Amino acid sequence: MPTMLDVAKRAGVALSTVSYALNGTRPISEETRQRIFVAMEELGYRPHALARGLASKRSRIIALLFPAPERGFGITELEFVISGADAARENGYHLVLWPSEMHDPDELRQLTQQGLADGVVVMEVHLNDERINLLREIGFPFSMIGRCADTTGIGYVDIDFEQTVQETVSYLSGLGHTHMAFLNQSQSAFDAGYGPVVRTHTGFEQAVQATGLKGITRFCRAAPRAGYEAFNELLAECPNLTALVTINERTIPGVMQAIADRGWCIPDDFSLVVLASSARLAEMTMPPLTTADAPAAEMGRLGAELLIQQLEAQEQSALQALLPCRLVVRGSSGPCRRNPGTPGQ
Amino acid sequence: MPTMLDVAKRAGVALSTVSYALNGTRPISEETRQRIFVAMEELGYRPHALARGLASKRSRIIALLFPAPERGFGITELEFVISGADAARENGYHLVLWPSEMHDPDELRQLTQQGLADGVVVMEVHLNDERINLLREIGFPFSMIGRCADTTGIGYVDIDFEQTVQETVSYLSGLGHTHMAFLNQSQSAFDAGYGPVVRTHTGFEQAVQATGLKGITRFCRAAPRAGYEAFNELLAECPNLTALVTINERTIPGVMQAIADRGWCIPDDFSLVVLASSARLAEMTMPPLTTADAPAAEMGRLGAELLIQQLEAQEQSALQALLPCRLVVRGSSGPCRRNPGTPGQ
DNA sequence: ATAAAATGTCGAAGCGCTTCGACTAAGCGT
DNA sequence: ACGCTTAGTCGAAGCGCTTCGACATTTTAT
Repeated sequence: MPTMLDVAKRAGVALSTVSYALNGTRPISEETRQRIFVAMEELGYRPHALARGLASKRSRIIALLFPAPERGFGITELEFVISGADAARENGYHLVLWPSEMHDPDELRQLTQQGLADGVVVMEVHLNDERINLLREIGFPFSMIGRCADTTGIGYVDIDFEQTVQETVSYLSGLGHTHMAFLNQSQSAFDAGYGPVVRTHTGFEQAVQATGLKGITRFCRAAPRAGYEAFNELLAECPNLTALVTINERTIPGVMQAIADRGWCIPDDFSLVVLASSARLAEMTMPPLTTADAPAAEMGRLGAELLIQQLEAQEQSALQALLPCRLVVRGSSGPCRRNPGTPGQ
Repeated sequence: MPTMLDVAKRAGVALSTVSYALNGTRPISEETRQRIFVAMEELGYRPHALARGLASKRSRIIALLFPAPERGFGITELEFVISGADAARENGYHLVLWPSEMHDPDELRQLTQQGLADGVVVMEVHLNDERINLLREIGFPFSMIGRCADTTGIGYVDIDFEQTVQETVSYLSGLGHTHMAFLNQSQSAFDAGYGPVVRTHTGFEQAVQATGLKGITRFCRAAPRAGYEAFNELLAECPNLTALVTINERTIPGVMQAIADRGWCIPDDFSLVVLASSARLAEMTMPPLTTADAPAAEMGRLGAELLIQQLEAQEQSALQALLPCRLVVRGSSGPCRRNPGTPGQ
């Protein structure tokens, strides 16, 4: 591997001149620049990332903090990773993965102290998140995919859950549904203050209240069987239910089974909308699911870009972005033709 | 951030002694070692990853080459990434993501020349893969998830497709199925020599031939609609079909729809088995799918470990692992009770 | 006892780069 | 013509670590 010194010799200049030409740190005459670039080309020179990082104190590496969430990973998470890595590369950065326990800030501290990453993108942020507290405290640059309670001065991208739920409720209401349920993720995720769970919960309650609809909510484990039971309990509580909104995609098969067991058809007798899901999953069922698609790629990209911006800007910018999900109507929702309140068989 | 020199001063030893104590590169008396570690503890010292990498010429970073596959990513790919990163960390390495175009070896060359990664784990390997050829040529350490045609001297993990298909065919045959179809991924993936597609194709043909069964195969785009059409065409060609094996999970909803449209029930009238899929997806349909689950986590882990082993061993080891999928019988397969050859309505 | 091997430590020379200070040669207003 | 800024370049001092050679002090083998 040729080094900068090799390039300098071949171009007949000082080593530092090559550095200036490469980074544009100081003015270089056009003629010298040409000679230097020709020399680089001829030698097949590539700057050494580690050496550059050590000398400049900027590794141009960002980390993605990747905890294993209780509900298991889905395609959305994959998209965060891929688009985040893409965005990093396009900006001349590398993306390293830091899989880590949800609430072990000490592990995170060690990682930040290694000097490997210039900053970190935090995934799966809770309203009160130890990791965020730590990063703030030690002044390590970061951005969030998701957001905590107090976001002053922090860059983040998150789904606009309130807006998404609102839009979904309006959509169903517009179809004539007056009694609807919201099937959330687990109670423990809510208690832990996991943003999406908390925000969709309160968002739903506000949305139905504002529209004068009847709405009931429920928490549920992420499993088909749990969905089956939850659905039946919801219907026992409110027999007039004609639509269900959920952010718990893994319960879907159970819910659909429960609907089928009552002899009902989707969407004629009952409507189903899944929040923050992906087209990929939506197309795995019959009928395909109406979903509010999470802008996952956009979020991964922005998460990385926000951080990089912050690293390169001298002034503290800390951009914040709230993205709505896109409602995609597929086969699982429509006007309800069933006589509301018809009991299951 | 304290440096090694700070530790050395506080422990009253030379800087190099601290290094030896840390790495065990040379013998250090127990007493000195204690003093040094105490000093480290007190100062909260963490070795600087970049400096260490520059000096030792080993960055302890491995890269995961992550091309965007034509069929789109699934949960399996996510598991490769996560378990790969986990394995890396457990071995004291970092994992960077290199998303890259499938067949642009030049981009790969540049990345390897940056000196950032000690080696690379290559995903989505084709039988004749430009990237593998390049890596071999420039002598850059790597391992594969998947495998190319000539694997001499290269470490890899791959699914044992032949065995998996064989086992699946035996399973169906044992249920009494005598006429079965194999629905592959796209023709273009086959033509491009994509391992899983080629190996399952030939594996299926061998398996049915060896067992004396009737088997037909077909390529198909990764979309429900394409699956719908493909299924009908398969049945037109061979009306006695009672089972279908596929490695194209995205066609499943279409296939199931086509079966339902004939008035048939799964699994009573027709059996379905999906190869190299995940439990996660299998549980999204009704009935849940019988699958041969890909050992994705295992593969990601081994991919990383194989590479690391190779980096640390002085002798060229190049371990190779062929893992079978685990057949998980769920609701989409069983003995066929339909009178074979019953035409659809 | 005595040479040879191992043990324990130090200082210094890098790894390949960035960046600071210094220096030269123009270009500028007055 | 005069100092003064600006453009363009160089040399050297690090960044925080590993590793080599040297040396002193044991321990072991003979």
